[in-house]
Amino acid sequence: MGRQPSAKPTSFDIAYLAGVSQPTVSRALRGSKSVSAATRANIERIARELNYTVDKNASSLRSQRTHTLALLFFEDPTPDESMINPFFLSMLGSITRECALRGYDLLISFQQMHNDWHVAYQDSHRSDGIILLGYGDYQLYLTKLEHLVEMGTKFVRWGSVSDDGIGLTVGSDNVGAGEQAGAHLIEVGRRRIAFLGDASDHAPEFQDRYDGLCRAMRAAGLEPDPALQRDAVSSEDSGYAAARSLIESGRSFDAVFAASDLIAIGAMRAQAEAGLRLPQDVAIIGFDDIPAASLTTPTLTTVMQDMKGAGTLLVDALLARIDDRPVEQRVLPARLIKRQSTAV
Amino acid sequence: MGRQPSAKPTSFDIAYLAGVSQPTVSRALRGSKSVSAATRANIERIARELNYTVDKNASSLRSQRTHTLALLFFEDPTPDESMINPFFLSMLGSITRECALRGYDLLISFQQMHNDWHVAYQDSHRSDGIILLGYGDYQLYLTKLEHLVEMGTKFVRWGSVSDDGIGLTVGSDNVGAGEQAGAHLIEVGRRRIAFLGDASDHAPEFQDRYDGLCRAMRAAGLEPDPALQRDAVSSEDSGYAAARSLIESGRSFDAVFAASDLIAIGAMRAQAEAGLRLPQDVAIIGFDDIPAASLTTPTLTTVMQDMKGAGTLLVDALLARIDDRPVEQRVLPARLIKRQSTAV
DNA sequence: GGCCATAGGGTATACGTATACGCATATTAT
DNA sequence: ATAATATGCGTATACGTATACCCTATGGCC
Repeated sequence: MGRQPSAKPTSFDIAYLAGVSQPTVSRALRGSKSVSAATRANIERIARELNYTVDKNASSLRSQRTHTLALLFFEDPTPDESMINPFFLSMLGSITRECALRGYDLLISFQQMHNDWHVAYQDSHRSDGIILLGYGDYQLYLTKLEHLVEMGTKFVRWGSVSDDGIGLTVGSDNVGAGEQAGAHLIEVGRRRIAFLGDASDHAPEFQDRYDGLCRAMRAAGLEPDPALQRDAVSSEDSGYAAARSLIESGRSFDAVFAASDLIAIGAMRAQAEAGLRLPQDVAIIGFDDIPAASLTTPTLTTVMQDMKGAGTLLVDALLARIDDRPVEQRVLPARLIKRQSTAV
Repeated sequence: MGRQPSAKPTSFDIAYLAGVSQPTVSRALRGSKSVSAATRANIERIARELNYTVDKNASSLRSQRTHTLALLFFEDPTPDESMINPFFLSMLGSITRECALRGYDLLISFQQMHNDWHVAYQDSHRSDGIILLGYGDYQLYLTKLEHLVEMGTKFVRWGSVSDDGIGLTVGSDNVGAGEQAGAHLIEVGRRRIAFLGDASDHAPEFQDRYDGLCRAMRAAGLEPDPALQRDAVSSEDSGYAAARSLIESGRSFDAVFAASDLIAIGAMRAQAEAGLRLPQDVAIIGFDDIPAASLTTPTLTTVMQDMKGAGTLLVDALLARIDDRPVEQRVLPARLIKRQSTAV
C-alpha cells in the first residue's frame, strides 16, 4: 500500500543515505552491539525521516520468527450468544496493547469448541505462540492440543492455576476469591450457602471457587452441604435451571454463591419467580463483575477479576516461554464488589 | 514452530514429489489456468498429504499482498470503560469468521481517539486494507486519515451511510430505525417525544436517528419540539445528565428516544430519581440492544442492529475495494425490540 | 616492535514464493 | 504442408531482511 507516491523505503535506501551497507542498517535497527553509537544514531535519524518501517514479511521470512501472537478465543456453541462473556473484551484490549508495546502483532480467531485442532495448527504456523482464552469446559479441546505440545508449539492459557493440565496457565486467585465471597456471606449472617456452578474436572475455575467457599465456611465452623451445590455452565439459562432445581428440592438456603454473573442473573430470575425476596430471604454473589451486574434489581455483589493485568501477564508469560526464559505460574488477585444483593 | 518433527514442507518438496518444477506448484495451488487439470489434481493431493500450507511471509513478500486485514478499533478515552460498547464484540466475531473464510488474517489494534495517525499508517503497511470501527465522534480522526487516502490506502468504516465523509461506509439504516421507534411511541399514544443524543455533525449516526424520529412525527401530524432534544454521547453518565437537564427545564414530555442504550439507562436512572413512573409517565426507547437492556427495570425497548451482517458486509466491501471492484454503499436493516419500557 | 584481541562493518547468501519470459509440443488455420 | 496460435511448463530472478563469515584498522600488551 502507499507505493505510488513515495515507494516504500527499504533498508538499502537508508544504507545509501547513511553511507553504509544494508546489513549495517539491519544491525543498527535491531540493536546489535557491533555497530558504533554514532553510526546507529545516524541510521536511526534517517530511518525516522524516511518514515521507514521494517518489512515484516521479509523479516519474518528470513528470521523464521513472525513477531506475531495468535489469540484463540473459544466460544461455546451456545444459543444466547448475545451474552458472550463480556469481560473478555477488556482482556482483549490489554492484550493488544501489550503486544503493540512489545512490537508484536496480534492475530485473532474465534473457535467453536469441539472443532478439530487443525485451526490451531495453522495458527501455530503464522505466529510465534498462541494464547488460549475461554471459559469453562475446554478441557476436551486441550487434549487435542497435545499434538501441538509435541510439536513444540509455545502457548499459554487462561484458566485455573491449580489445575495441572497442559502447558502454562495464568489465572485469577479463584480459591481466594471464593473464600472472600464465603466470608462476606457469613459476615452478613448467612449459614446455609448454596453454590451454583460445575464443581467437576471440566471446570477447574469453578471448582476452585467452590473450594474457596468451603474453606471459608469451615473456617467459620460451618460444614458445606453437598446437596446445596448444583451444576451450571456460564449462562443465564443454566443458572435459572440450577436455581429452580435447588428451590424445588425443598432444601432451605439463605445465600447463593454463583460461579459467574450470568449464572447469578439467571438464578435471581428463578428466585424472584419463586417469590423469594432478595437479599432478605436469599443473599447472592456472582463472579466477573460484568456491566449488567450493576443494573440488576437488586444490584449484584460480585467478584471483579483484574482483566487488564491478566492480558499483560498472559503476553508476558508467552513471550518468556517463546524465548525459553524460565517462567512461573502466576496468580492474579480478585476483589469483592459489595452491592445490594448482599446488603443486610 | 514445529520444525523439529517434520521440517515444514515447501513448494519445492511438492514439486519434487510431483515431478514438476516449483513454479508449477505455485501456479497450480493459486488456480492459474495454465496448468493442466491432471497436474493440478496431483499437486493438490500431494499438498494435502504433506499438510502443506503456503508460507504467508514468503508469499506476501513476493506478491506484495499481505492477505491480512487490519481492524482499527476506536475507543473514547472514557473513564467508565467497563461499559465499552458491548455489541462490537459480536461484530468482531463475524469479521474474524468472514476473514477466515476468505483466507485473510485479521490484525487488531485498539486506538485511543485523538492519537496521531501514525499507527493507522503502520497498519496500512502490514495489511491490504483497514476496517475502522468506532462509535460517535471520530470525525476528528478521519480528517487525519486523509493522509492515508492520499496514499491510496484502502479502507472501509462503520458509521452513518448518509454522511458523505471520507471513504466507503457501511452502516445500519439509522433513519429508518428512528422512524420505527417514533412510530411505535406514537402508536402507544405519545405526543411529546424527547431525543437524547448529539444531533450534530460530530455524530452523524445519532443525527440520522433523530431525523428518523422527526420524520415519523411529521408523518403523524406532530411537529418535533427542538427544545426536547438534548446532546449526549454514548455513556450512562451523559444520558443521566441529559435527562436531568431535560427534567429541570420543566418542559413536559411523555416519551424519550435515546440514541443508545447506555444513554437510555442513564436517563432511566434520572427519571426514577425524579419520581417519574416508567413507562406510565415516560416511555423510553434505546438503541443497540446491549445485553443489559433486558435487565433494567422496566426492561428496555430498543433497536437491534444486525451486527453479524455488518461484519460480513464490512469485510465484503473492503475486499471489493482492494480488488478495485465497484462497490456500492450498503445499508443494513434494524429491528425494533419491544419490551416493558414502552408497554402501555 | 611484533602479536593478538577487539571493534566495526562489508560480502555473500538464504528464507519460500510468485511472476516475466522463453521454449517446446500440440492444435488449428490457410 | 506450413505458418500462426495456444497450451503447459521450465528457467531465472526479485521481493526485503537477517546472519554467517571474513576483513581491516586500532589499541594494548609484553
